[in-house]
Parts: sequence; C-alpha cells; structure tokens
Amino acid sequence: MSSDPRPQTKREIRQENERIILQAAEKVFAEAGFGGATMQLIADVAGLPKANLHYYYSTKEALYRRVVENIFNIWLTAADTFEASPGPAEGIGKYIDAKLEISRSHPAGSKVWANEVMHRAPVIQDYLETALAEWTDSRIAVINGWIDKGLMDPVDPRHLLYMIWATTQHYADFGHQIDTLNGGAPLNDAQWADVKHNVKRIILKGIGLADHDIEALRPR
Amino acid sequence: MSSDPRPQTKREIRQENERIILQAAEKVFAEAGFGGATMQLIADVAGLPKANLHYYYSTKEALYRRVVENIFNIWLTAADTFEASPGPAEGIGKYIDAKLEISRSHPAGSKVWANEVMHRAPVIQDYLETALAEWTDSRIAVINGWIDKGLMDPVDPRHLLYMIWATTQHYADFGHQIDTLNGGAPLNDAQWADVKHNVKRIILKGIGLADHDIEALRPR
DNA sequence: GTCTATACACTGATAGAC
DNA sequence: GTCTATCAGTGTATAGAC
Repeated sequence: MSSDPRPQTKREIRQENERIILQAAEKVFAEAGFGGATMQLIADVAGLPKANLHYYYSTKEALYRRVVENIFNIWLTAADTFEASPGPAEGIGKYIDAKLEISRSHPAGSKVWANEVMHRAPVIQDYLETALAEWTDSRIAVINGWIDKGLMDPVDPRHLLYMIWATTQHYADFGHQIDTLNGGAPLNDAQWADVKHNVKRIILKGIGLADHDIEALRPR
Repeated sequence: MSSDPRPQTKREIRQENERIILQAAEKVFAEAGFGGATMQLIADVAGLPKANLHYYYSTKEALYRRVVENIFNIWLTAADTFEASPGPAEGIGKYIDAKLEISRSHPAGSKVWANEVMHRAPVIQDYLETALAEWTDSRIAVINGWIDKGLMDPVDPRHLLYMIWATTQHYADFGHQIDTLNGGAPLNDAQWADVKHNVKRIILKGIGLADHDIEALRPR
C-alpha cells in the first residue's frame, strides 16, 4: 500500500483526466453548443493539450455523448424523490424542490440537455424513446393513482409533468435572462427560496391541494 | 407601366430575397444552432447561391441578428393581448393562449431565442436590458394591481411570468421531446386544446381564481 | 443583380518523438 | 501517458466575369 499523496497508477490518472475533461466539456458545450465548441477550447479549460483529449475520447462526438449521458443520469436519480411519497403534496413538492436544486447546482448540464433536445436529440434519441418514456409512464401512473384516491384534481398528469420540467429547468436554461431581469446579479439564497415557494404554491394549489397542505411543506 | 406578372424592380427583388433568406435562416439556425448552421446550408434551403447571401447580409452574424430581432418582435406584439383586460382570468388566460399559439405556429423562432439566451445573449443582450425589462416591469405592475384589488392571490408576479414563459415555450423548444413521448407524432388539434386547457386550469387555479372563472374561458 | 472560383482561416484528428 | 507539429477537410468571405 502506498502512502504517496499522488499514487497515480495509470488507472487513476485515466479516471482523473477523464473527470477533468468531462467537467470542462460540459461547461464549454453548454456555453457554445456542439458546433460552437472547439476541442481546443475544451482543452484550454481542462488545462491539457488538445491531443490528450483525443487520447481519452476518440472523437468530439464521443466526448459530447458522454457529457449528455452524464447529465441524463443526474436527472433520473434526482427524480427518484418523486416516488415513495404518500400523496401529491409531499411527492410533487419534493420533486419540485429537487429539480430546482439541480437547476441551481448543475445549470450547465441542464443547458446541454436543452440544446440536445432542441436540435432533435441527434445523440440521445434512444434515451428519449426508452429510459425517459418508461420513467414518464411510471410517474403518470403514480399521479393517476393519487387522482383516483381523490388526493388531487383530475388534471392530465403528462401536462403537469411538462409544466414542472419546463418551470424548474427554466431557471437554469434561461438563467442569463433571469439574471439580467434581476439587475444583472444571480439569484441569492433568499430569492431561490422565493422561487421554490412560489412555484410550489402555484402548482400545488393549481392541482387542487388545500392551503394548509402547501403551508405544511414550508421550511421552518 | 408594366403588366408583367413579375414586375420585380430592384427594390422588390431585394425585399423578396431578403424574406426568403430570413425564413431559411430561421429554420436552419433553429435546427443547427449558430455554430452548427452553415451559410451553404441556408443558401440551399433558400434556393440561392451562397454568395448571394453575403450580398444581402454582409456576415453570418448580421443575418443571425436579423433573425433574432424578427422573433423578438413577434413575442412583444403577441404579448399585447395581456393588457387591456379587466382581470387576471381573462388577461392571463388569453396571454397563455396566445403564447401557446405562437409556440405551435413559430417553433423555430422560439428555439432560436432559447438558443440565444442560453448562450448568454451575445447578440441581443441590449434587448434584454431595455425592451424586455421594461415590458416585464409594466406587466408586473398590472398584476400587482390585480392583487391589490383582491382579484387573485398575492403571488410574486415575476415568478408567475417566468412560469408562463417557461411552460408555453416548452411546447416549442422541447417539442421534439414531447413528440417523442407522444409516440413520435406531433400533437394534433385536440391535444393542443388539452394543453391550453390544462395549463390555464393549473396556473389560474394556482393563483387563486375560482373554478367558475376558469370554466368561463372554455371555448364552446 | 447573379454566380463561379478561390483566398484565407480554422477545426478535428493524427503521427511520432519524448 | 504527454505533447509538438502537421495534415486533410471545411467554413466564411470575397474577387471578378457575366
């Protein structure tokens, strides 16, 4: 066993470099789009020679695919909070909170996803048709169950989900517009709390939950 | 005086060609982004030689700027339906309808705008700071007026507007994802009617309007 | 006003020394 | 595993004949 602070086997070097490159690529792809991003710029951000990128990821498209896959997994795992809740107030409320947290912590990832979908998902179309479609159907079933129990209004679960996705991701994808309308400054902690409160308030009340159900979710 | 069915003065030729190029550019920029779009592809879609594009628009960026400006004006004029309404049920309800109509009729424009904002608005930052900011402030004042009159719940008008923008534009910007989750087919007339009904229902009820206020908006 | 041919710059990708 | 030098391909933009 080595006590060297930088043991750096070849395997560790590879993992570390792949992580650095992936992080730089997410940022650059988010800001410039696929076509606008250059391997040179990603290399500069990563602090590595351009040739090294090609050593770890054969092509620009392969690197991009890894970035999108990485983001997709963040969405999916984070969305698990949606389930295992007794009713819509907690289930949907926590889901909205989680999605807004991701928009704040991973704005670049959200933007890369939006870019990919807006360009007709040339790289991850298979994900849309399989993983996302299955996830969506299962959540629609949960919501329909809540509706059948009379826990919420009989809205179309699909459009409810779209509204949640759209609204929560808007704070990441259109973050620049929001910041500009905020006087040029990013939202602070209090403002993010306002976002969560207002979004949950409107949506939860909009699907028929009583005020006291919503108020019970307020952090204290 | 000429009775030629194609009189085509130089001025008319210019107007017609600029219109054709602008329309082709909007489509290509929406599908490929700024970096991914090529002047060659825009020329092919427009049915003109590539050099002619440079004759009418000096640079690729100048052409792109015209496309974004064009879209921005569609947003603004269409948003006028928001005002001149006695209360939130009609004012916000009609605004949601109008925004959704635009998402269906001008999806390419919405995507170009989204792309531009996601990349930090390199071309139309001045629009965000002036025209959009002023428009937003004036609408916030209207909503606050409704709140003061007790016509709706005291939600934050800014986040209400963001929710409306996000949700309505989602059906254009993420149209490919929605179509995929719809079995690969675009939404039909009945499904678009469902969208309008569900979005208005959740948001209007979410800001405290009574069921009969919302029901009164339903087309008959 | 139209269009072919081309200049010039840049990008993705690779070869090969270290 | 690292990195300099370089190739091949493509993109924007322009020159100049028609």
